[in-house]
Amino acid sequence: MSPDFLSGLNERQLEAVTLPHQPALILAGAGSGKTRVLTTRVAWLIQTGQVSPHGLVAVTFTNKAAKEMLTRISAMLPINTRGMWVGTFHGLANRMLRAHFREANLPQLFQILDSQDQLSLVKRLLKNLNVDQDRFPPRQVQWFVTASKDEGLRASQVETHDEFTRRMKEIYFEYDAQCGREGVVDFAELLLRSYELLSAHDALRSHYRARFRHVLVDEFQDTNRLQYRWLKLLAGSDNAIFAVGDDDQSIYRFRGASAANMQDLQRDFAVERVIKLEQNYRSHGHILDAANALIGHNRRRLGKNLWTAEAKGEPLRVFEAATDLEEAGFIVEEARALRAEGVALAHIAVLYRSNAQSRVLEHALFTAGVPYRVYGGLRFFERQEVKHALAYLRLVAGSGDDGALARIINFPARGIGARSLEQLQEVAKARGGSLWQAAVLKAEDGRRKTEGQGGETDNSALSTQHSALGKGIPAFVALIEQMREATAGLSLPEVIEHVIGASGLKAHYQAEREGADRLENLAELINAAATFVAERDVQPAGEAAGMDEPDELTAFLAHAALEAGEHQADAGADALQLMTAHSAKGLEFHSVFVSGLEEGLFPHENSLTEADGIEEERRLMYVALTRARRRLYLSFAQSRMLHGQTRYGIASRFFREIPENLMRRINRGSVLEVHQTGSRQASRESGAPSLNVEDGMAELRARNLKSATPWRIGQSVVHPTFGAGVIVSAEGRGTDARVQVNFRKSGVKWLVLDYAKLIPA
DNA sequence: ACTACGAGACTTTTT
DNA sequence: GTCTCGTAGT
Repeated sequence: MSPDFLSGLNERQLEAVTLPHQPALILAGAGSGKTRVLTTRVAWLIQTGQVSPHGLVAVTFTNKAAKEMLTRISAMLPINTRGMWVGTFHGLANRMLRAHFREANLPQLFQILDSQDQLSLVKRLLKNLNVDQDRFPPRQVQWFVTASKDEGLRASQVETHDEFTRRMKEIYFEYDAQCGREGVVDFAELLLRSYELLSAHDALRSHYRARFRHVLVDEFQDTNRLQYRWLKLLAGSDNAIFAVGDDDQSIYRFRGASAANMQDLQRDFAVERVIKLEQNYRSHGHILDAANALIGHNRRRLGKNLWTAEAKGEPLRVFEAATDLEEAGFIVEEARALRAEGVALAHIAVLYRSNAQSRVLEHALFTAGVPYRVYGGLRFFERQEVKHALAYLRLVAGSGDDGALARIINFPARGIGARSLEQLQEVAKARGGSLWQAAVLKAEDGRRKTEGQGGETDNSALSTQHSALGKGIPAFVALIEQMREATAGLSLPEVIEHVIGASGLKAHYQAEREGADRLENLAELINAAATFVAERDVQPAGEAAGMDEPDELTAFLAHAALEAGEHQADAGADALQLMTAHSAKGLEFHSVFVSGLEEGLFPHENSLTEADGIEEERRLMYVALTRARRRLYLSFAQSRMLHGQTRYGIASRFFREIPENLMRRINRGSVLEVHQTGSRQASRESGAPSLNVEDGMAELRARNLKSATPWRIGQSVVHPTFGAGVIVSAEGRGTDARVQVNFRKSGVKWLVLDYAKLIPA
């Protein structure tokens, strides 16, 4: 008896879906039906009665993936998915900590800091500790804390070998102490805290282990060390861990992801057999062949070769532009042509290595009147007006969150300046409490004075300048307290509406010239709350009901922190999709442009000095290539405006890693075409319109360095201190002229020609 | 308390 | 080139 949702699975997929209760690693190539396998396995486990809906946990990396999973499960099974433990690592950790806040040593109303909040906490802390922010930049401190936590390390466990790290470690320690005082938790802390919770409380650990017979993980190659340990703790040795991932698509090493977790999983859980999903249902053959050839240049792989039953399709189209402007122009023209052929713009993506590259493209698209959508940038819950409203809500909820107070104590302006805030900070520091508590003290202080004496005296720093008649800190405290009273018993959307009005945010943005969008976003916040409440009510929490379910406001605040919301609202319109190669992971398009394929850009120059850096860049390129279903463009520009300067680049090495016969060089303007075809035919009589990279590079070299300098890209040189090397790129002119040299011994360096004593070799 | 100007950065990103 | 951040000036 096989449920009909199993039909249509290929042999490997079926094997993975119906695997018995045992640890498993599924190596799922791009477009091989990974999500389908994961969700179908969940459905199968439930349908066949092997597990109840709440007897398994499925972990994903993003909210989007979690939602997708729930949607698909609902489509296959007529069950209430609300009580199921399907979510992101952070979402599930949050759930666990809410349920056991006492054992986790957290206040019931603990707030979650997003990265912005975390950074501002770090800044406040450094100021308080009188730390030199030049020697210890807040960003670096934040990075240090997060990286340590991602490794599962508390401050006390961080190893130090130098003075700098010792100081960092101290700051980390103070940071955690501050979080404790405020009752706030950053993203990494959610995980670390729930890991420690499970680790320290045997009863809890046994409870969850007994409950979750199956632990399923998506995008396993993206897990960091802490997440892996968390999974191990949850799965124990008796439960079946089912990890799906693709080592070739591991592109987040820079934020702590460790593809080595895949090897460790096999060892730690004694995985007997790894199932490989290698049939690709997405792309035409040539595209896959190119991707396979490219990724074949990586040495450290688990090994996997994608194949497809589809036709070979057309070759990859390669375009060489003189400038980034020309490249953008080409992309615009091709996108229009594609649309004319009936391909929706929404099914076409332009990918690039770094966000800065979108500008030229946007300009060209805007001028041409082609609708487009850029991914990345501000998310809904990260907008300042939304953050302000949420800060009021946090205080109304009764949180000791200093960041929230600091953010809005004088917004809209109510005459509480830096001085007043400093004084509050001193009080808070002296008493070891939150800013809010300090504010309440000041307010009471002021109230007592005015009541007792009927007038004001000048000895209390705070109650003086702004008298008790509704000004200063007492007025602020009164405002928040009034909000609490006024909103008691209201529904969540009503609470938010009241707070937006009573706080003065609404009036402030109404008075502002450019405030219309912000007002709209505030209205949208009320909508978001209404939706949130409705979704909670439609599906009562099932077996989880009656447990320590957080109240609506607390739950909504956590939701706002954990799910930053969409990048942009107008997702429905037919628009060309612009995004980085990173954010394209998991998506697919009819046609894909991979742009800016130049040495130093893609692969990025910073990656060349990192161990394994080039392999990660190659995986990123692999991800980019495998997004395309039918048509794939690869383009690069000889010169590009970057950081306000024109840089000259050469074709990315990745061109050389894709077999020539899979690529076809195309050009736009006929003038250019004649010129280039002519020059190529002059040098060699190749009738086939295939791209010869060596040829292209020779051409580039010639054009790049038509100036009188003796330096050529590709030329071998010798430097008195760095030794022998090869020029890889050049930029600037005259006294500004610099060349980038890849030295055999000392790596890649930029040298100013006027100073560096370079000798041609 | 608000505006203006200058300095410095600037790969990739989710939670 | 363009954005953010911090300080100085009004």
